[in-house]
Formats: sequence, C-alpha cells, structure tokens
Amino acid sequence: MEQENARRERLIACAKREFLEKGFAKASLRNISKEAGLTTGAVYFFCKDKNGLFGAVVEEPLQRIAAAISQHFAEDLEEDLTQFRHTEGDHDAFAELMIDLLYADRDAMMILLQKATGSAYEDIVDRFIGMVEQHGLALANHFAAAVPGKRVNPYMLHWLSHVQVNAFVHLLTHEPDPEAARKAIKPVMDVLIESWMGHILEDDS
Amino acid sequence: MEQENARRERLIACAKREFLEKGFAKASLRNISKEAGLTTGAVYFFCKDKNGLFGAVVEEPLQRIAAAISQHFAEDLEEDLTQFRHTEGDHDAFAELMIDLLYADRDAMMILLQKATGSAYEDIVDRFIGMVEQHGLALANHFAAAVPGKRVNPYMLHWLSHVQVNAFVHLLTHEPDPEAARKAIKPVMDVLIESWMGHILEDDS
Amino acid sequence: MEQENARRERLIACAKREFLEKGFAKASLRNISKEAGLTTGAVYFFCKDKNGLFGAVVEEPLQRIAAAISQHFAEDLEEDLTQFRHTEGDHDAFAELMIDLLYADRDAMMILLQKATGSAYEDIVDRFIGMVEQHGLALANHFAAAVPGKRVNPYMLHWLSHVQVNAFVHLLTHEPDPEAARKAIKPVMDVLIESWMGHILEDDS
Amino acid sequence: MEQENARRERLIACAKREFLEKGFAKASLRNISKEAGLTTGAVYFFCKDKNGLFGAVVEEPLQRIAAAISQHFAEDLEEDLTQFRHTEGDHDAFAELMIDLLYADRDAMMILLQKATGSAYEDIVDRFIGMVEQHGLALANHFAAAVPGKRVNPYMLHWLSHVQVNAFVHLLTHEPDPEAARKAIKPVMDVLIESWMGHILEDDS
DNA sequence: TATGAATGAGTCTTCATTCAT
DNA sequence: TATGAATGAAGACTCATTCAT
Repeated sequence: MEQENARRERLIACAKREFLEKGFAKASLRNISKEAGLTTGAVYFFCKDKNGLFGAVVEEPLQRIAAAISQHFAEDLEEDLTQFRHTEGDHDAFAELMIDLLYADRDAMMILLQKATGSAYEDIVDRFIGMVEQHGLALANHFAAAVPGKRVNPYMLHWLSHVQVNAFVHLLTHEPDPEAARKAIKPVMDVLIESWMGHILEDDS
Repeated sequence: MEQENARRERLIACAKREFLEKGFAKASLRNISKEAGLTTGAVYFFCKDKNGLFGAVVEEPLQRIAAAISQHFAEDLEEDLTQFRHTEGDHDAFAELMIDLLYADRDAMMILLQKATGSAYEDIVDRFIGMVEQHGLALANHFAAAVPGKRVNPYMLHWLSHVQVNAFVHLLTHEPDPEAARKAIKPVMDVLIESWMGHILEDDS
Repeated sequence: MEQENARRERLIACAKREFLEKGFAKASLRNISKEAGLTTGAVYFFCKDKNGLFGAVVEEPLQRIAAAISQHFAEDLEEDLTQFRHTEGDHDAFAELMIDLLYADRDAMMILLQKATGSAYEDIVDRFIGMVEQHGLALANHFAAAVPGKRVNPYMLHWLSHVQVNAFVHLLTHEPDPEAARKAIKPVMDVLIESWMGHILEDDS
Repeated sequence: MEQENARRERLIACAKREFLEKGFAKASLRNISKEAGLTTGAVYFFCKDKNGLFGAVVEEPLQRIAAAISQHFAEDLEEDLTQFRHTEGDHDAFAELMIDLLYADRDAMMILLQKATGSAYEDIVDRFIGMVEQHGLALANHFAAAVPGKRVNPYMLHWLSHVQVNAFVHLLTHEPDPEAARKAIKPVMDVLIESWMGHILEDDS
C-alpha cells in the first residue's frame, strides 16, 4: 500500500518535469500520467483539468512571491514618501528575499515564468510588470515633484519596469546556483537603480 | 488566369495574419489556405511545410536585419579597437537604422521575435543575443585590458546583451508608431551605454 | 450523527434536480453526489447503479399511478360490458384522479415521462399506451359487436391511445398549476371521448 | 478508383444507420467512420462536426417539408380569411403531400423527428408546433370574431397544435408502408378537424 | 456504513502531412 | 501547377463503475 498522497505527489512531480521540458501547451496529459504510472482519468480526479494541474505545480510558490512583493511595495512606498530616502541596503535585502523565494522551488518558478504560454497564468510576467510599473509611477511622481523642469517619461517607466522584472527571470533561468545568483544580482540591482534614478524623468517639453 | 505569384503572395499574406494572431504553434494551415482561397495542399506546393511557410513570412526581413547587425559589428570593432573611442552619434545612428529595419515590416518582425515558439526560428532572439554578447565580449576584453584591477563580469555581459536585444523587441511591441519609436529609443540607448560602461567590469577577484 | 436515511434522501433529492435538468443520459453521478455532499461511491451503496438511482426517484409515484390505472380499467370494463353505458362524470372523475396523482410529485412525474431516455424506464410512456390500447381494444370490440357493418380501425385505436396518454403528459409539462390543469383537462377529455366514439370504428371493407 | 463522392455518400449512409439506431447523442463517430471504411478524421473533411454530419443526413428533406408547410399556410390563410370556407379536400390534399414528403426519405425523417436529442435540431418538432400554433391562432381569431360569446381557448390551441404535428410523427413511426399511411391519415384528419372546429373556442368568461 | 482513489474505455475534435490525379 | 480527399496520431476531457479499507 502506498503512502497517503504518494500518487498525487508523483503525478505533480511528473507534471513538473513535463511542463519544464515542453511548456504548458505542448505538455501531454497522457505522457504525464503514464510517467506517473496512472491513467489519464486520474488527473481529473486530482485536479480540475490541465490548467488545474498546472496550478497545482505553481500556485503555492506564486502566492508566496506575490505576497512578498505586495508587502515590500507597501512598506517601500510608506518609507519613501515620508523620508524620500531609501538606503541601498533596502534594495539588496529585497533582492535577496526574491532570490530566496525564486530558488526555493526553482523548477516551479521557471515553469511559471517561462513555460506558461497557453495556460491561465500566461500573462503572469506582465502582471508582475504591471505591479512594478504602478509602484514605480507613484515613486516617480513624487520624485518629479521635487525636480523642477522635469516630468515622468512614461515609456521609460514602462520599459524599466519590464527590465526589472525580467532581470530576475533572466537570472533564475541562467544561473542554477542560488549562491551565485545572490552574488550576481548585486551589480544588476545597481544598474537598475542608477538607470531609474538617472532616466525616469525627462525634460519638461 | 492569375498573375504568377499572385496566389503565393496571397497565401503568405494570410499566413502573416494568422501567425501574428495565433503564433506559429497555434496557427492552422487549414485556416490560412482557406482564407487565401487555396487548398491545404497548395501550402506544400509553394513551401516545404509549415516551417517553410513561416520562413517565407519572416526570412527576408530577418536577413536584412542580420546583415545590418553583422556589418555594424564588424565596423564598430575595427574602429573601436583602433581608436578606442566611439562617439555617441554612432550608437544613435545604429539604433535608428535598426528601427527603420524593424518597422519596415513590423508585422513580420513581431512574428519573428514573439510568435515563433515551436518553429525553427524559436531561438532567434537568443541567437541575436549571442551575436551581441560575442561582440560585447571583444569590446569588454579590450576595455578591461586598459583598466588595471578590473576584469569582465561574465554574467553582466550576458544579461546586458539580453537587455540590449530585448530593448528593441520591447519597443517594437509597445510602440506602433515608428516616429515615436525613434524618439523613445534615445534615452533607452543612453541607459544601455551607461550601464555597459559602468558595470561590464568587476573588481579583479 | 445524521438521521438514518437523511443522506439517502438528500442524495435522491439532488438526483431529482439533476435528472430534471439534464435527463437521465446526461446526468452525472459525480455532480449529483457532489451536490449531496457525498462521494460517488455512496450512490452504489444506497442504490445499485445509475438506473437504480433513477428508480429511487420515480418508482414510487409510478407505482401509485400504475395501480390507479389498472384499477380504473378493471372497474370500467366490468361496468361497461354489463351496462354499456358510462356516464360522462366517470371520465371526469378519473381525469381528476390522474391529475392529482401526476401533480402530487410533478417533478418525479416529468422525469419519468420526459427525461428517462437511456434508462430502464425509457419506454414507460409506450407501456402506458399499451395498457390503454389493450383496454381500448376490449371496449371497441364490444362496441363493434353492437354496430353492424362496422369494425375496429386498428390504426385509430393505436393513435388515439397514444393521444390519450400524451394528453396528460402534455398537460403536466405545460401547466405548472394543478388547479389550472384540472380546468384545462375537461375540454381535452371531451375531444378524446368524442374522437374515440366517432372514429374508433370503420366501415366493414 | 471509386466513383466521385462515393465515399462521402457511404459515410452519410452509415451515419444515417447509426443515428437511426442510437440517436444523435449516443451515435459514435468512430463507429460510423469505421463502418464506412474511413478514419474519424475523414468525417471532419466532409462535414464541420458531428452536428454537421447530422445535418448532411436530414437537412435536405427538412427543407422540402418546411417549404411545403410555409407555402400551404400562406395559401390557406389567404383563402380562409376571404372565403371562410375550406373544403375538406384541401386538407386531404395537404395531408397526402405531407405523407409524400415524409416518406420520400423516411429514415431521415424519423431521425430528424425522433432521434435528434442533443443535436442542433433537437427542438425541430417544437418549431413545427410553433408554426402550426401561430397559423391556428390566426384562423381561430377569425373564427371567434364570427361567433358571439366565444373566445379562443389558448390551452386547446396549444394542445391541438401539438396533436396535429405529432399525428404525422406517429404515423411515420408506426406505419412503414406509404400506401397504408395515405389510407390511415384520412380518419386522423377528420378527428383533427372536428376537434378543432368543435373545441378551439370556449365560452366567454 | 461509506469513502475516495483509480480505472479504462470512451467522447468529439484538430492537425500537419501526403499523394494520386 | 495545384487539388482534394484522406490519413493517423494525438489532443483534452468525461463517465459509470469498482473495491480495498
């Protein structure tokens, strides 16, 4: 007799492998269940459907990281708007937290961020970018108010938000070792901050 | 009787629409041929197969842009290694050239860069990044040789190449108007150059 | 701890809803048990199988109505064959009895008469028609014996039996209110009797 | 080499057999194509989908009969409203026309009228009833206007329309021989007309 | 008494591709 | 030069049913 849930976990583990290898759209439920030693129907006992199976792989790590981001943005905004000064350390600490969360289940994260095309999560990166952009806009407006003759450059806000989010995706994808990732992220953060401080505003036409 | 090639061109035009809308993987040859008023078999007469049809849509613009990049890199390297001085104008001129080429057939370019998953071109962006990285490495080595106590940071080289290429993809995708694109690219280039100059090297061990 | 039978009754109530909505064939045991807060297996504990569950919903009202019909036919035949005279009131009283029985559990009746396709009861309407036809034949033979130059028209017997039974099915389906049904059935009965009396016999060829 | 269209026709013939035997919902495309010596995919070359295949079986006979009904109703209304007199012969002629059309492709008709549950045609009988009811209402209103103290009984209109349509369905189903059907329909029509004339009106409140 | 995990055969449908004509 | 008929394998998904516990 098997351990409780052993089969379910085997199924999800196999799903993870298949999604990682082929992406959501090309992954085959037939394959996944066969690998797990189950029938196709079993998938539908454990999950609602293909999307549900995908969710079973990525939902939990996603929740953790989304919560961390929300919280950080809330705190960051409060601090920043009152003191208008964030220390470098803040960003580094946040970056390390992100890396911890991303690498806690690296496969799931890579699936979520890179292999979700066709699934209900296919726009997850854009949603993150949206969050970053919204937060960045608040910051940038505050910033602009203090610098006469300047205003927010909306395209740069857009693009830099995009670059920020993808900086983490790129790191996750290209650096398997979390230690190395923690090292590599530092100069990346420097670039991100410098670029933002230096170019988020443009001359008032 | 129809013009020679008239059918072929209609087929390719319809393929472009379908690929743009659904991406390579989800595009249906049935749909495409029906739209073009032809039969499925016709695709296999005019092109080799689905990938061949995709190629017929993107190959020519791709060649033009690849050639431009190669040439630019060749010239840039020569200049740079001899004079160690590139004027700002150089980069802006190149960026404008890129934009002209990208927007000359924007749909095809978007297909190539964003809708190629599943096709023989699915790693085209990575191939561009590879070219940029290789060129960047030559430059960076030269640079490092002139700055004692510093060496090339390989991860930054990687990532910055990635960011450079994707800066153009992002612009192409988010800015439909080529005039606006030409304006928007300037501060982007500034960020790219500053970041590269400021962070491509790291402290020697 | 639940009341004995409480679960069983909840299960049957949910089955009734599902059968009414989707019919036997398209009803899903999964749905039904989920609605009832039970597992699929429970169905097989309480009932034999899908057909058994269907039976649990319809069997009792069916028995009541079948018994009433049998009894009525037995009495009717006896009276008729001896007296050759039934008063109009007889038919009306029977029709009202039918309506009472049909509307006593209207949902179950509608399921039985209209949603049984695929189940063991799918020919229930035909079985009723058979009973009516058999009874009608006895009556008609008796009638024919008294009218020289005439004989029973078998097709009319067939069809009128069909119409009689379906008159009740139609009423049940189209008139939710039992009071209104009791009113509406009167002219229907008149048509039925007139048609039968006027056309059940044909000229002896 | 096969005759042109031979395969298509074989497919449709097999579909007809399967639909007649099992009804739309339970018919299996696998079975049908296997019987026809084709693959499942072939169905989708010839037709859009399962409903399309069903349509290929029933659409043409349906069109013919629907057209005949429309035309008859148009003519009948015109005559009737001006002369208020339809001769018996009219109805018999129409009934015979109906029988000719119904028996011209009896299997297709039976499928359409009795085996369409689950298909796009599942309410075809109700649509016919609706047409008859609408036409009957015009007639009955005209009738009521000429008879003081009477008004149309809407439930009887409803039910008699239902009976009229199903009289043909019943005949089609129970009488395989068209000659016999032509004979059997006469007293049925008499019943229908008598019942309508005698009971379509009720006492004014 | 009732569960819940699992089956396995089935459903319709889609698709790129082929090839005789 | 181009067609159009047909393939065959795969796709996701549903379902009534079973059985050890």
